[in-house]
Amino acid sequence: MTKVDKDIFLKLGQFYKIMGDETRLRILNLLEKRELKVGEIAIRLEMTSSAISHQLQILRYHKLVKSRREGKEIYYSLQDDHIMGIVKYGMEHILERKKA
Amino acid sequence: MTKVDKDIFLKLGQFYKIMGDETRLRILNLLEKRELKVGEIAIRLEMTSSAISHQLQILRYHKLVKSRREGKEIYYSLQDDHIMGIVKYGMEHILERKKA
DNA sequence: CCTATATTTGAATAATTGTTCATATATTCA
DNA sequence: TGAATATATGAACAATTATTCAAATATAGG
Repeated sequence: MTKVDKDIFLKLGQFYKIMGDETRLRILNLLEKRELKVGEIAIRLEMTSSAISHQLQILRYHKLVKSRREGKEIYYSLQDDHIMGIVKYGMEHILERKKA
Repeated sequence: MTKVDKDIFLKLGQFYKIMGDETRLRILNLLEKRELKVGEIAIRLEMTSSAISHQLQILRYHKLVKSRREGKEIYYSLQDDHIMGIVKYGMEHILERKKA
């Protein structure tokens, strides 16, 4: 296994780690429909704004979401079109799997 | 969000968590080509047999690999055909993403 | 039986991580 | 300027996790 190959698995592993959190997946799922402010996400997921904000920072750092301020509020939306495709793809197959 | 919806993200998150480890991804990648004994995997990944064995138990528990004994050795192979499809799909898109 | 080899197992450890809480920052409006 | 609201930030905490180490188990061959 070359250094490059190892690197691919490191990157892929990192991606899966980011997605390996229920809260982050649920945030991305909400944002797929439309952009939302932090507070709205918090209410929908029944969590504190702080917890949501922390997760949004992680998602933003990894360029999965972007933000835009409008007055006191900050709207978040998906930045990467690919991502939800991957998630949906995974979702279908996981559900297939569960049936079997 | 219904309880069922939440459940989907929990399951999906769990799947991603399993895949969110470089060692496990590399093991699965090796097994995609052919079945291997624990020791062979350990050598290929330059890790101890114990570390590999621990990870194999996790993969087996989640029904991603299966094992078969042959004398003193135990051969592992992929159990789920879907899985590597998902991984490959993710891999291609992650690499696409990196370019952008 | 005894030894050597392959693998598993359990405890211990260090590292990472998600949430909470308190506080800080930014913005609006009076 | 001051109060109110929205969000971000940092420290602390508990929980999870990957690897290591030592010991246990299983198998084959002498």
